[in-house]
Amino acid sequence: MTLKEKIIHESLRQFSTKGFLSTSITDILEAVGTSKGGLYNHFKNKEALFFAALSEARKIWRQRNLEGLKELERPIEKIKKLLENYRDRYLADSENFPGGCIFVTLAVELNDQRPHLAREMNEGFLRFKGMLKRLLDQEKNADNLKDEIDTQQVAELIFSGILGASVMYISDKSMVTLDRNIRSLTEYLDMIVK
Amino acid sequence: MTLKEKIIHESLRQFSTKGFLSTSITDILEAVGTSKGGLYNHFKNKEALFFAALSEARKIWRQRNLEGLKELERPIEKIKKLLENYRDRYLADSENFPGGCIFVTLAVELNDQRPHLAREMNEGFLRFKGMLKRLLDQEKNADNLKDEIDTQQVAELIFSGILGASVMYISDKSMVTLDRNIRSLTEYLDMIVK
DNA sequence: CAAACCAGACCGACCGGTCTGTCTTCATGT
DNA sequence: ACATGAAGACAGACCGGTCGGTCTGGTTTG
Repeated sequence: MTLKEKIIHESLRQFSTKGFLSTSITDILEAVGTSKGGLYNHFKNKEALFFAALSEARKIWRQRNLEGLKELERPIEKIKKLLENYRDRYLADSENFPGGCIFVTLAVELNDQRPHLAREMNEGFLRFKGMLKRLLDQEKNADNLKDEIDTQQVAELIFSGILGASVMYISDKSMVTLDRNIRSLTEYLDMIVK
Repeated sequence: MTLKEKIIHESLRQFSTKGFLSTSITDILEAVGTSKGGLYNHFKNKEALFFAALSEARKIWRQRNLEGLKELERPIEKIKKLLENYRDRYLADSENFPGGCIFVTLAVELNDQRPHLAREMNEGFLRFKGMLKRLLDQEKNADNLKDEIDTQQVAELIFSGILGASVMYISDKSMVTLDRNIRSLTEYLDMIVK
């Protein structure tokens, strides 16, 4: 790992636990074992580091959560698999995200203080929600969902459930609670299929 | 309003938007129109101010969310009313909580940095979840819920849904999205009754 | 030799908190 | 009725420490 990669990786870790503003450059330097010069040689300023870390976080998010989805036939099964991935492969990844879901942490912290950074999170949330809705729509078009079901609303609930589970996991780091949350979402999905 | 009350009120507002650590004493002083002497005369330190504001926040939370619940007969109707209150009377209260749900903001921010403060949030979450479960249990004991329903799991989903909706509301301040979230939770409740 | 890389002193701004001093309030003694 | 002094309320200068960022200078690499 190059120094630049080490810095990004460590930023990821610290941003996920302490957020962006409360993580000091010095904190990262000490953890990586370098100095101001070493960091500012690769990044223009703290904000540039933020975007680099964010990009890396998104990459890891996709790796962790979308793994094994393509192999599945039914869209609803893909959502279920994603829920499992979210629990077992993403939130449990304490190497990269020891503080839990980094997007939640940053969204909450930055919304009123760095709106242009927070917007990145919000857009990610919307993309994720859109993906859920598309999968549900596919299932709906195949006439596999109950007729009265509004896919937009279901997508909203699933997404909020995931978001809420992430907050709860940040708060108590309990795998038991997290598992209960994921299970209730899975069972909810079973309730809406014909 | 006394100066002390003004300070608490303003702390509530700023903590809900910027969190505890990112809100500086000076920020509050300027908004209230006083000085260091005026604040430290009433509060030992910033942490004491935190607890005062937290206590006030809890009081307002109860006022806003529990209003009109006693008058309702069925526990499930109480939960529905609470969901409506949460949307119309609590999150919409931009006077006291311009930044959205203060407990979510503080829980996420403080969890890894001020664990003894964050614990207060977590305990509040558990109490709330417990309250939901008790209401569901009452309905279950009256044999009004489908037999296969696990009340603990339902309580978990409702709570996570609320938490997720709160995060989403912090992130985009959209009443439309919030309403969709609350509606899907209400309809979910309808699905589990006999 | 040039360019990239990195160490660390240094800067102004801001942080929470302390301290001194001023002004108001009010109980008390005469 | 009035003087007096203790106590509370508040203003603002000040302190040590930390923040993000700059700059200089030394070292390594091609």
